[in-house]
Amino acid sequence: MLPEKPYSHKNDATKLSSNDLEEEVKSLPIYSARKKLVEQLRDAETTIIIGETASGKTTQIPRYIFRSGLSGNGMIACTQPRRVAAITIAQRVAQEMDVELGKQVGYCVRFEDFTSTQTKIKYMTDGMLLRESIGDKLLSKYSFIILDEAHERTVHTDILFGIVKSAQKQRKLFNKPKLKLIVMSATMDVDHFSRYFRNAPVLYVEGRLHPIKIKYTAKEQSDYVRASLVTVFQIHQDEPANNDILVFLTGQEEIESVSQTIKDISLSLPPNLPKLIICPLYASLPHHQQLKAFRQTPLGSRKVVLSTNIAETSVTIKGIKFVIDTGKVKSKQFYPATGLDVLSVQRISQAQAWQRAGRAGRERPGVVYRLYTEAEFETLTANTVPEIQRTNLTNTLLQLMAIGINDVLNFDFIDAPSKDSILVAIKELKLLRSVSESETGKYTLTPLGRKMAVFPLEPKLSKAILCSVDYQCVEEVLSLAAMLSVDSVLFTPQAKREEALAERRKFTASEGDFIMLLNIYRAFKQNKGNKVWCYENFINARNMNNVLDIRKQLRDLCLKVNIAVTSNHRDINALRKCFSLGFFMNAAELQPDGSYRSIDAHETVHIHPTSCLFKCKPAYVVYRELVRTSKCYMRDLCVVDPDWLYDAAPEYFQKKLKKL
DNA sequence: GAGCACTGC
Repeated sequence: MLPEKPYSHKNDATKLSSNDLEEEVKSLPIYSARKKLVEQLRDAETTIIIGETASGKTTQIPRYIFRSGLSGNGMIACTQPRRVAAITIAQRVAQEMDVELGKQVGYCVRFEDFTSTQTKIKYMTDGMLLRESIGDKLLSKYSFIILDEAHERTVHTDILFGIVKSAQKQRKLFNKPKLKLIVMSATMDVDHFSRYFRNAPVLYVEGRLHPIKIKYTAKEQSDYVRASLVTVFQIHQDEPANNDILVFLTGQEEIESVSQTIKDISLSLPPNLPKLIICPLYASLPHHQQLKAFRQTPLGSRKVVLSTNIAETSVTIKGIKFVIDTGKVKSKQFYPATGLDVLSVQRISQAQAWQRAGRAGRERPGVVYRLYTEAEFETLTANTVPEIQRTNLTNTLLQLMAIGINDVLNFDFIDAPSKDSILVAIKELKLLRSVSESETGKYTLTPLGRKMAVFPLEPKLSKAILCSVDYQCVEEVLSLAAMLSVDSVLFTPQAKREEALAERRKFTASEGDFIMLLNIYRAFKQNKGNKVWCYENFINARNMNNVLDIRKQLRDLCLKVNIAVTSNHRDINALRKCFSLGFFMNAAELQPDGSYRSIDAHETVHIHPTSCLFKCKPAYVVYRELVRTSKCYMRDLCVVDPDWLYDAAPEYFQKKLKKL
């Protein structure tokens, strides 16, 4: 596979002469095996291909299939978990085949469809293919589907396993053209995939990874942050310059603190040591600061990249010789019993440890320092728990039912989520009146649910949009739904914290964070999306532009399902009522002692200190989400009238209030 | 008075 180029855009693919490209393609390990590969793909309905990094499988296999005529009149889809990967790989393959991007080779990701009627090889996100299956669950356009990076086990890929398997069967049953499937994965989980696909044959493709030396600690480490600091300086003193280090840490705060400590200590190092260049790397770091980690290290210096899991799969940094693996990761887990998301630091799996190790040997032999003992490594779980078993399934089940799979409890999951988790999601969909249950216990999508599934949003937000039709404030609800769909638009740099908070005050609303976000959207529009305005008001311009894209998509979808896009600029209550109808099950009530109690689970909850209502005590609120850290916090609030809640679901509140 | 990892439609 090609090294990802995470931050390049569609026009700056490196220009290589066609001779150079030809040579490069022929030197790929997969090239010599191509004839045999095609023969094997011809015979099998489903094939599992295991290939290490840099084997060329992602770029070359679709070409081999196309050239050999195996794909016939159908298209070849190749899915990726990430947008940038789909885009950059398509660019590369178009260049290699010397065709214009968007003609024979194209890509399709949200907001960008770079394909045409001529497209034969289509790189796309897994979520995009899943969305296509809503319209056509037999995936009739395609003769080959390649599910790449299958070991990452995203919810989308996991669901696609079942959808494609069923499409293969259905097509056979109805005498339609065959659908061939290729599952491409790194080394783990091979037998698991093969068994799920009726003992599909497994092919191995050699990679080009250099040898990696693994070092364990002799003793267990109680403080992995400290251990990582010690290791950085040990390497720094013993190894020549320009041998860069990548350290895996868990989060922003940890990274900033380690960064500061390294800077402090390096002041007192002997002057003959190479200069240290410290590069923090995490997703919420502003773009231009992230770029520092990708710059080539000047001769005689050493780069130390302090990264979250973003460097495990999403981005690749060149020139890394040493990896320091703390063995920890911050991850989010959904607990169906409480309906709570908990974000916490956990131990990684062995598969993740190998993935991290692989980041050291991309250009030359590397070394990994595992900050745990070999015995500890043996106790790590072999594979990461698939996302589908860690997440709230409400949206996923709505999508499944929109595809036409009503018996969600018996869907052919490769690894099924718990029954509790499925039942909790169904209960929520029933409360939103998007799913109905017959007397015999069969679930069906209601007409409302069918419309909700059209929107790429969490069902509570889709519900608010559909309710806004009755209140004639569709435009306003779309704006807020888009604002709630992106990473925070608020930018609070540590150094100018007070100033940022002061600027923000002009947007705050007594009705809560939802209305504050609407105020920001309106001010942004009034200032025509001016970048300087964003900067002066501590608003993240990139995320605001994302809001505009999403809002346009949502508006187009409204028109598609015949929703009249009405507007009611003045009546903020109408807007709040719509969100009450979507979020009524996220309601909390003020208690006499000043705390809040969630109406659904009767838990004591608190207003998050970042909320603009932090110092207020409204009687009733709905919240966007509940997160457990040191306490149970409600984030993103909207003040509501209890009558609105009651009207949203009278039976539900009758039951809940009886219990109080 | 807290402190959010990472994707995707």
